[in-house]
Amino acid sequence: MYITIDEEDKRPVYRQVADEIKGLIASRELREGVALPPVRQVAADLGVNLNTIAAAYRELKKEGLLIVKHGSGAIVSTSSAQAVRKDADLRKPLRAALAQMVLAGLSRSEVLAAVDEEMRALLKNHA
Amino acid sequence: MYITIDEEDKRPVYRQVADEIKGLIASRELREGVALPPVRQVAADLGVNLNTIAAAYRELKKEGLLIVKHGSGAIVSTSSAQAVRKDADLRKPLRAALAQMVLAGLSRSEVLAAVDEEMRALLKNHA
Amino acid sequence: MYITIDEEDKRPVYRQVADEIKGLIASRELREGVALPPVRQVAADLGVNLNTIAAAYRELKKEGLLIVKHGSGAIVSTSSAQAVRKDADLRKPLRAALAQMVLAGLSRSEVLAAVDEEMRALLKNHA
Amino acid sequence: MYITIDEEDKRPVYRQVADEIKGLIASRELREGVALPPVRQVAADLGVNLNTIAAAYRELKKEGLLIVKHGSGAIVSTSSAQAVRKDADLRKPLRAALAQMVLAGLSRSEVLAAVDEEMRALLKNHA
DNA sequence: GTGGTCTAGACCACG
DNA sequence: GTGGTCTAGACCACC
Repeated sequence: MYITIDEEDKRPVYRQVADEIKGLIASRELREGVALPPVRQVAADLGVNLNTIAAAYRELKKEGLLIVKHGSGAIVSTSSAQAVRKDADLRKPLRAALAQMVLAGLSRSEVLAAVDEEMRALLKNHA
Repeated sequence: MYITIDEEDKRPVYRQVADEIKGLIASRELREGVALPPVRQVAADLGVNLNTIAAAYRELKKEGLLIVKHGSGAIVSTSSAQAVRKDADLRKPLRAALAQMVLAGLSRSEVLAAVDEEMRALLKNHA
Repeated sequence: MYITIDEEDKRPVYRQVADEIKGLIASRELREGVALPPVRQVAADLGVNLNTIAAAYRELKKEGLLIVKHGSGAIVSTSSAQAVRKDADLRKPLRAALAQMVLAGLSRSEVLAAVDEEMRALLKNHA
Repeated sequence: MYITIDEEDKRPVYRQVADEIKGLIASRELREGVALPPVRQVAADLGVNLNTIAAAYRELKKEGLLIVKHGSGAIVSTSSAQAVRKDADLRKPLRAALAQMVLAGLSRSEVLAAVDEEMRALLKNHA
């Protein structure tokens, strides 16, 4: 499981980790039922505190993406797709991301091209 | 100037306000040279402390979107477009937003429809 | 008397004006005894409030560079040179300016070249 | 970390602190990767409010000189040098500082000696 | 323990 | 009347 931490990134480390795992699940590089590596191993790999990774897993569990089985690790929830959020929650980050790009001077077609590219990456493992 | 604060939102209030104003500038509801309402008025309208809004304005000033003239208010910078370019990766927030939607179970076409809708809203005031 | 105001500049307008006049005196483009243009005219030329220019003149008077004769305008003080400041006051801005350049990656010789260039401009009207 | 606040100085306290730290970084008394003292400690040492120092750190973070890791302190950015380049004109503060010295009656050689002395102090820790 | 945010309210600087 | 700064003190988020 390839994850990287960006020191310059403003988000807290645990969110970065959670978001990256979320991305891996969305793109099906991590499929339903698959076991995630132990918290301690990920922590060691990334050189961060154990608590930080534990917080990331806890976050994903709260969002319904992970099933954490005490004593035997965490697996990707079989119902991860249903971990649906309210439409508003989905729209706000989308709007902010698009507004940022428009402000940066990107044209409509440039933005759409970027969206298309990202969607391809996300969906390349989907049926 | 219509702005709302969402208590559920995890971003700090001053960031929410800054981001909303950024959105208004991107969609040209606030155009270059236009004066923003006084800090104190916005604070009163939203029911938050003066300092919180002052922090939002300072943020936008630092990002080059606002020109604040001490004693005579703040106006939208004439170079607001270029200002954002130096801001880090435009892709990261986009990717995160799209991943979230895919995870929520939205199909490719549903996502694209949402993107299209938001882009229309953003660009409706553009030449 | 050529003065320009930079809207992007962080300094208050009255300080920008005062500093520019100070530079003109230092470089002897404005010589001792010479009359400065009326506050109203400068204000009109620059398109700023009369009080702003008045504040700039007041500032320069306080620093001993100008002699303001009530009802008959202001002239450059004959003892403008003696309007000396404490050494510390002179060093702090110098140190800050140099530190900024060093941080920006300029080499020692590049910094010295810049200093030399600026000194030439300042001293070109000196005996 | 030796920092002093000058009540006579017209700059706000948080700017003074930020500028002093900037100077320490430029002169490599604070090197890349080094941890800065906690906000609360600096505040206590200088006898000012916590928020004032927090503002200084936030300033330096925005300028790219500091990497602040929430919960585990702030360190000097590894790319602190490039960070400053984008900051506005390097010449304006230099010109103002030199003009001030010339006005004070310092001769060309006296000014150059002062510059030389400051440059030595700044560069004494450089390779 | 660390930094971050927010409030309430005072006072200053600018135009 | 505008924005800016600072204090005092509470509470939250992160590691």
